[in-house]
Amino acid sequence: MSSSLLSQSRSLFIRRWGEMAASWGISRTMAEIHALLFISNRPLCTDDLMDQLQVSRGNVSMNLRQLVIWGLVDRVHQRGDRKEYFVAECDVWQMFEIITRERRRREIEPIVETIDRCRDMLKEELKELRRSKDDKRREIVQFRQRLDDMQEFLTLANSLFNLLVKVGKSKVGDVMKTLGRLAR
Amino acid sequence: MSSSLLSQSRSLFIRRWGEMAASWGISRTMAEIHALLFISNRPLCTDDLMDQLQVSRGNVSMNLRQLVIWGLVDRVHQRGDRKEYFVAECDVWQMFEIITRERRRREIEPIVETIDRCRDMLKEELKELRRSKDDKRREIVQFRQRLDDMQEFLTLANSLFNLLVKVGKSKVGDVMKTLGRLAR
DNA sequence: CTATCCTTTCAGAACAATCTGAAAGAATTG
DNA sequence: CAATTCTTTCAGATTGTTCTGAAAGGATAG
Repeated sequence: MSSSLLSQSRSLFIRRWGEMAASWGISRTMAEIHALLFISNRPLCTDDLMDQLQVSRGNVSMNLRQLVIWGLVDRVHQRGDRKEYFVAECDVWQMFEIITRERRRREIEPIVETIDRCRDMLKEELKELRRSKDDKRREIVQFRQRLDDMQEFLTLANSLFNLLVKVGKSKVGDVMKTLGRLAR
Repeated sequence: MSSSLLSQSRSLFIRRWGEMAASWGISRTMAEIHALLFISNRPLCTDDLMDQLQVSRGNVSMNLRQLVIWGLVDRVHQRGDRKEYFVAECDVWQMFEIITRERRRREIEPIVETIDRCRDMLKEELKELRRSKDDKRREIVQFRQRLDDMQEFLTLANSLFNLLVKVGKSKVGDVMKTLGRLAR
């Protein structure tokens, strides 16, 4: 019987994981594939994924490729079988590191770079206006101030993630303790 | 002349901020509106936004509503003017808190809740199978283990964000120092 | 109350992301 | 090597999201 509590919770988890996907910059199907691999206790092949998620072969193929590129999924070969099989990276800290790296590359780095360029341009413009129009200068100075704030914040968030990943699972208790102390 | 370095960097920043938006679960226009308000040194009205971003009145209206609901933008009235004006929350830490709260509500809480339900179901199922099919039990136990890992990680990330927001800007240097020490 | 000015709403249009399925490409087997 | 089995690719279809513009809904002034 296929609606055991086990299979119910499997599909519940997979569906939810997929729904979350959009906000993680990952397509629903890609997330569902990852979820299914994550909770399976053996490598799965393309047909397993097609059957269980009801999506086309091409779709599975494309999404697996991305997952493999990211490093969230590995290809494995079963001895005596022509098919390729796939397993998910299952250490949640490792997953966190991979996803964070990817998101940083796409979300943080481009904006940091843009802010840098903007700041340079504003500095230039301020030089031009050295001893003229006071209100325009004030406008520029304020713009630059806001960019500075943003830049500072992003840089900080960046290093925080780096350190967190380095510190890793083992010492997270210590981190929490310290933060708790500082928060008081 | 409208292509001064100032206006160039304004539109550069706005465009990039808008591009980042997708991955933050925010539509491009919504982000552009926020960006424009963020870097403006005075409140802007609907027509300002329409002109500068080249989008329709309805679009501006809808997106402003969301921004106001989130708390990233405030309505303000100019004495002697019938129009409504808008200003952005400009403290980046405040922005961080608001966005984090929103994302947590949409991304973390639902999956945590789902994992809880799955764990309950698996516990139930294990009871049923108390003294039968060993391989099926092993499968369930492993599934549960992975859910536990995930749950632990999410809970932790959650408290980390809470503490970070509490600690705030002023003490971030201390946080970094501590983390640096632990990372070694 | 009426005119004026501004905001909100929403059906349908425009655009964007994702998926399918069939055809082409690789790899393995006998 | 031809046959078989599996994988990848991509044009076009499907689905989902965002935007427009016009109409309806306030609010204020006279």
